[in-house]
Amino acid sequence: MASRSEQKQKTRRALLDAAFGLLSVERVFSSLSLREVTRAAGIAPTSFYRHFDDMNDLGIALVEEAGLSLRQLLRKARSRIVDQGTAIDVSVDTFMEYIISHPNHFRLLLREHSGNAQEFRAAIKLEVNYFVTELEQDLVLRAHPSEKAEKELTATDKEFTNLLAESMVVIVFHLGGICLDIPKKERLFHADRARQQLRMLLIGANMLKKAKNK
Amino acid sequence: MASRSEQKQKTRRALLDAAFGLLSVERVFSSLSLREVTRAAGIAPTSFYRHFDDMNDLGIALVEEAGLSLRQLLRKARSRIVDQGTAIDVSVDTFMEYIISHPNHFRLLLREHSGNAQEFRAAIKLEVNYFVTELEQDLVLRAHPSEKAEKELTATDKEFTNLLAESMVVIVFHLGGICLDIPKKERLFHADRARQQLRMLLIGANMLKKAKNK
DNA sequence: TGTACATCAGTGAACGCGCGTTCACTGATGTAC
DNA sequence: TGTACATCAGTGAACGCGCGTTCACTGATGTAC
Repeated sequence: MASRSEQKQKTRRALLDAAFGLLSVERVFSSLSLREVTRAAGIAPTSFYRHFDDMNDLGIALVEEAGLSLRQLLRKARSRIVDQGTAIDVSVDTFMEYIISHPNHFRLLLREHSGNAQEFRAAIKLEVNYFVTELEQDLVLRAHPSEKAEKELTATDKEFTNLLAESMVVIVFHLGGICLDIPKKERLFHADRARQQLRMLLIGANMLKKAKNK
Repeated sequence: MASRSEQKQKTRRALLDAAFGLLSVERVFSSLSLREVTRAAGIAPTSFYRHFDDMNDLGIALVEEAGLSLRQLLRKARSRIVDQGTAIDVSVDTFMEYIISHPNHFRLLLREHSGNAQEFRAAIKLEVNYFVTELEQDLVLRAHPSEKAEKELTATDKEFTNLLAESMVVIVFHLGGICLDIPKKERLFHADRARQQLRMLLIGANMLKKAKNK
């Protein structure tokens, strides 16, 4: 029944899923072999080339998919945030959801900064950067709710917001890295610690911003 | 001339150095082969087993050495810090030195949280933890210079110091990760950003501490 | 609707390669007397 | 100091294995008329 292109998409999906499935704390993407992935996907090794040039090409597709799933979850979180200054709690909760529902998507974004081709690494940096940029926008909206106010931001404001967003993402990704490999119970403990660290950053950034703007 | 054990130590050293030398942004430890390391060390593959059980065993030795070199540099930094509230500047400068002088030592501590045996990962966690603990001690000394005062620290103080130290290390390691793979010029820019982020954390932590201690 | 031909996802055999590990060895260094 | 023996770091041949990639193929799906 399935048309030729539908079937091809299915097989491609099987390859992507197989690769994600093979990742773990002990298996990094660059350690996966082409034959291993095709075996897990239930096709012949030679069929791999009908879908991807090589493992690096597959890797980039995985990174894009992982980044997309993170951005989608993020969009949901943004809508929940509008409420109030609950930004930190909502963000951390959302992120924890992501880690639990897509552990291997997150693994890929967090743990492949080395050991792969430069194109692959660039793809990861890009995805993480999207994350920083969106958080930056959230922070601006939160601090200056009216639309007009955005134009009045000083260069200092923008710089501090960027520094804040970047460091928050670093803390949150670190939280993710810890939580990937520990039992559920301990996750809440670490999430709570991260929340406090994010508060430190937020308060400190506001203090420095005020001081600089005189 | 060289005694048998001296010669053995030399060869062992050659293996360790060869392994460190093979690491790069594109080559992660788990991607190195035993034969490759012995080739770089100038010995026969079979000689490897006179020194290490397997590659994992070698990896653990590398982690210990990398951790040691970091701790030694840290000790120097501690002595320089006593001066004044220059703690952040001194720490960041020291760390930048470390990254430039031992890039592959740092690579190993930063980038091998996945893809290796659990024993290997535990060794890395241990080394990074030493780093957090020592920073914690610095922070306590800085905030409470007299020796007696240390005993008067509240549980809240200790908790905040720990949270602060951990997040500072995360920021600094992130800085290191960025600087490993970029030209010298850009390093200063990122080091400066990290310094500001560390100030945010320090100020925020102090604010929260005061508020909690009433 | 039916026929003849084109497309192309998936295949199985085959290749040469580098790998980790074993084994029995060599020969210089170390030790006992 | 000299001799006989023990130790042991380093070796080269050999093994079986999984790898990435090529090639000519098959046969179902798609297309033109």
